[in-house]
Amino acid sequence: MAERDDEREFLASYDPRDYDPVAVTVDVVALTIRDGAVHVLLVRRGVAPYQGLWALPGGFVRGVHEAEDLPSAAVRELAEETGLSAKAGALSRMHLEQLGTYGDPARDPRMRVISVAYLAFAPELPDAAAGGDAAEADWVPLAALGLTEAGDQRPGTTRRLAFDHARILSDGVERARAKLEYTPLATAFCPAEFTIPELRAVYEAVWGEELHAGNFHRKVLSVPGFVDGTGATSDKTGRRGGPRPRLYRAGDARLLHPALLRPSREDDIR
Amino acid sequence: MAERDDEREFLASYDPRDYDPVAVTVDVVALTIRDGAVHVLLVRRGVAPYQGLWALPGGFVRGVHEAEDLPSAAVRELAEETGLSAKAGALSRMHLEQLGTYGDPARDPRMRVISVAYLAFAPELPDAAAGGDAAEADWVPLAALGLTEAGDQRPGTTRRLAFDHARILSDGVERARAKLEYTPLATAFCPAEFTIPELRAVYEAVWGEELHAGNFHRKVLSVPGFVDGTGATSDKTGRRGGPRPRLYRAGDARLLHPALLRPSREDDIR
DNA sequence: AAAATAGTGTCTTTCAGACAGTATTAA
DNA sequence: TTAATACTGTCTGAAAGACACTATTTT
Repeated sequence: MAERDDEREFLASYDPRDYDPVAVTVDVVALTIRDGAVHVLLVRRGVAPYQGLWALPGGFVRGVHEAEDLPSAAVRELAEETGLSAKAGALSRMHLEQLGTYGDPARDPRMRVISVAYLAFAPELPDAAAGGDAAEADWVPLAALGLTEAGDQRPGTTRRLAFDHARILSDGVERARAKLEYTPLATAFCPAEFTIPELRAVYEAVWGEELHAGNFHRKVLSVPGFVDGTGATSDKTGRRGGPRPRLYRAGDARLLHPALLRPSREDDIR
Repeated sequence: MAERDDEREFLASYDPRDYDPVAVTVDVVALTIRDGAVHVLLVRRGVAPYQGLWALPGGFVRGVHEAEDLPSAAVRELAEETGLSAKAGALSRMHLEQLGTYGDPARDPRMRVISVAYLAFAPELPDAAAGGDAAEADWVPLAALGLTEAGDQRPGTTRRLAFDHARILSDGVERARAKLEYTPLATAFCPAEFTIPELRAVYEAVWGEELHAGNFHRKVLSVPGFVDGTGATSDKTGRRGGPRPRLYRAGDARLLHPALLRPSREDDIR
């Protein structure tokens, strides 16, 4: 079998075990909204390198022996390091998508590590508990990390991030900002039933801009499939009064048409 | 040094050489426009597995010994397998971005292989020449591959694609379609100087739809920074007559505002 | 002469944003 | 009673799409 020989030769020359050891990890940028501010799930590293610094939850992909695909690895790491999946419902309503892959040769001082980053949007969840290699796990407000537009951290920021996680987190936040424009993913930050002012709070937190309440309301209702009315009314009201808002559920649209564009992005254009 | 011991212990327990061998490859979806149709650069595999089938140009990332980052690996593979970079200018005007990472445990029959896919937009280039592991390299019209919306190939298609490359290619084409809406990347398919009808041909080829010539013309000129006039006029005219169109260069915009939205995407919305 | 094409003018519809106004609730 | 809030009405300007028209070129 000549073909068989070819294959054996190929394997011999390219098997990464002998040739080029590369490790693959999965890291997760899990975002949620708390108290009107974007928070990210971070763990404090219990082992070197960067021991004691904060990092995105993540870890090595299980390769040959118990082959798992990448999204499964992301969910597993999220569960292991933060104890979130214990209640099965917590992670089930969550949105998960691939963010990108980071492979700079110098990104990990130990060896060549390539990290596949995932982005998760979650509704408000109970506090996280540490597990796995994490000494601590917590939802941290984005503002406390001093991220710059360039994807690193401002000098003087106390909570330093390990590896290139500041860059990954920056990319994740920017992806979230863009996705709110043309997809209904803002609803992934909300509980199953939510009000339009709650939805607006999601947009305002992620975009960091105040939106006109009246125009936002009319716009959301005018986009087909964005939200479906439940007929019910919330029992709560705004913090300082006002009528009780109506309750909605996420609709069946996968794209918003027309989109909800961010105001004032002159800087981004050039 | 206790920290040093920690690190050594960590290395011992996680070194992928002993633990979980995962190989990392880079594959490139290189698109161009020829004769008004989208073409993709493919190579015919000279070795098993899938010997004789067509595949995206790509190969293993050089890991430890000559550490290269992922975009460099993509350019290297493109050059090696197709001989395109010989003339240095050919690949320099090209746009290259990361598309996504594909890590299904069953995607490669030999071992666990995780592939980082890149997407390239190129102006019309000379024919490609095979090299490396490729028996043949060619620009293939997208229509000849019978891609379905689900990301595989229609039965009866003669040119079968290896691995999950039909899925990767589908994702790349869909990304290209979306990017033409809100970025000026259509100009990456054009030579340094181009006419607005040429630019329209790019949109029509990628979107697979005819556009209204007059409205397209006015729209392109009204978006700030999309194109800059050169003052010159093309020496060619339309295939069956008409005045000579003016020449433009790509402008400095990174985003189109307002965007050039595709007509009629009712199907995509739900 | 006929047909195709480049480019411009104009009209209609849609939509975003500004502003105003009413009803409902907490402080 | 005051202030904040949910929601609706109305106006204006921007922009997309349809259509028409002129000028230029090939066949």
